[in-house]
Amino acid sequence: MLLRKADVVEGALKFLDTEGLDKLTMRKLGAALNVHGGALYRHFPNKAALLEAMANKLTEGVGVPLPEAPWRDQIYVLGQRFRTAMLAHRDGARLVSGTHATGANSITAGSLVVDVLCGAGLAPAQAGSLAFSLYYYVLGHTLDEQNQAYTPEEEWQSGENQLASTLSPRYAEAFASLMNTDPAERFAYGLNTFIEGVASRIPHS
Amino acid sequence: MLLRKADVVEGALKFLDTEGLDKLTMRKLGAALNVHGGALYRHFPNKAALLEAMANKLTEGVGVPLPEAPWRDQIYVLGQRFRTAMLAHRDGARLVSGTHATGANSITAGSLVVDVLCGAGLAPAQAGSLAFSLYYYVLGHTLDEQNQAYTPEEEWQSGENQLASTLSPRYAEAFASLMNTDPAERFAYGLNTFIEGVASRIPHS
DNA sequence: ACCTGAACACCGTTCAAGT
DNA sequence: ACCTGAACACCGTTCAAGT
Repeated sequence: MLLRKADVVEGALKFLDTEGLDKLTMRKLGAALNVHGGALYRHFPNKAALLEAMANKLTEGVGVPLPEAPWRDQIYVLGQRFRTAMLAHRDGARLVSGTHATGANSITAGSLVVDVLCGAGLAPAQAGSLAFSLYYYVLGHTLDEQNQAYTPEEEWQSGENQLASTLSPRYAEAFASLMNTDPAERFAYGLNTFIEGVASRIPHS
Repeated sequence: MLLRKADVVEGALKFLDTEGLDKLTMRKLGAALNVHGGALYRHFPNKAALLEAMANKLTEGVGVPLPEAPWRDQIYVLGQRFRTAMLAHRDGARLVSGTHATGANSITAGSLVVDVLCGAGLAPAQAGSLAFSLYYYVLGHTLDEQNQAYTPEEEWQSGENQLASTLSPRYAEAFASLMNTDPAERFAYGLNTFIEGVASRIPHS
C-alpha cells in the first residue's frame, strides 16, 4: 500500500470532489489514503506544496498547442480551456487561486497567451500585461461561479437582493437577470468583451 | 476599556497593517486590544463576520457619488478607487477577496457601475455582467500587486523566470518588462483596455 | 523508503463564572 | 453588557521508532 507522489495528488483531487477544499486536511486526506496524516510529509514538504501540485495537475491541459486560427479565436479557446479545467473539480478555482501559480503549466499557458498576442501585433510588454488581465478575469469569474454553485441559494438572496432593489432598480434588474442566465454565456460575453478591448490595442488593425 | 464593534474593526485593521492577515487570529487580535480572544465573540458571531466588517470598512469610499463626466472617465475612477482602497491596508485585497462581498459598500459600488454603463447605452443585463468583469480585473490585479509587494524577490525569480526564459524568449521578455514597470501604470493600461472592450459593446457609438 | 504513534504549538469557538 | 479562564475539537508539522 505504498504511496507515490502522484497517488497522493490523485487521491487529493478525488477527496476534493467528494468533500471540498475546506475539509481537505492532512489528517483526513491521510485517512482517505489509509495512512496517517504525518506520512504525507514523506511526499510533500508541506500542505502548500501539495495544493500546488494539485493545482498544477488540474491545469495540465490548458497549455497544449493551439490549432491555427485567428488570434481572437485562440485567446477565446485559451480562456475557455482554463475555465473548463478549473470547473472539472469541486473548488478547483479556489484551489488555483490559493496557489502561487508558479507551476510549469501556468507558465506554458501564459507564454501561449503572450505568443498569440505578440503574433497579433502587440509588443511583449503589453502582451504580458494583458495576459495577466485575462488570467484575472477567467479566474475571478470561475471562482464566483463555483462558489455560488456550492452556496445555498438563500444566502445570496438575503444579502444582495433585498438591499439592491431598494437602492437602484436598474441594479436589481441587472442582478436578477444575471441569476437567470447561464454562467457559461456570461463568461463568454465577458471574455469576448475583453478580446475586443485587446483588439483596440493593436496598431492599425 | 470596554470595546465597541467599531473599535474592534479599527483595531483589526491596525493589526492587519503591522502583522498581516496570516497572523490575524482571534487570540492575537484580542491581545492587541487587551482582551481575551473569546471576548471578541460578544461583538461578532464569528471570525468571518469580523473579516467581512473589515472588508466593508476598507471599501467605504468606493461608492460615493461620482462627479459628472463621460462614462469612460467614471468607470476609470471607480476602478482606481477600488484599487486604492484595497492598497490602503496591508493584505487589503486578500481580505476583500476572502469575503462574500455581500456588504453594503460593494452593493452601492456595484450599482454605481451598473448605472454608469446603463447611462452609456448598455442594457442592464450586460451592464451587470461587465460590472462583475471589472470587479474581477481590479481585484485580481491588486491581489497580485500586493502579494508581490510582501513576497521576497527571490521566490518569484526562482520559479517563474528561469523556466520562462528556456520556454519562450518572448514570454521572458514580457515578464521582465512587467517587473520593471510601475504597477499603477500596468493597472491603468489594463483598466483602459477593459473600458475599450466595454465601448465595443455599446450600440452605434 | 515509507509509515506509525505521539507529541508540540497552535487554531476557532463555547460557556460557566465573574464584574 | 462585557470580560475571564478554561475547556473542546480540531489544525499543520515534526520525529523517534518501527517494518
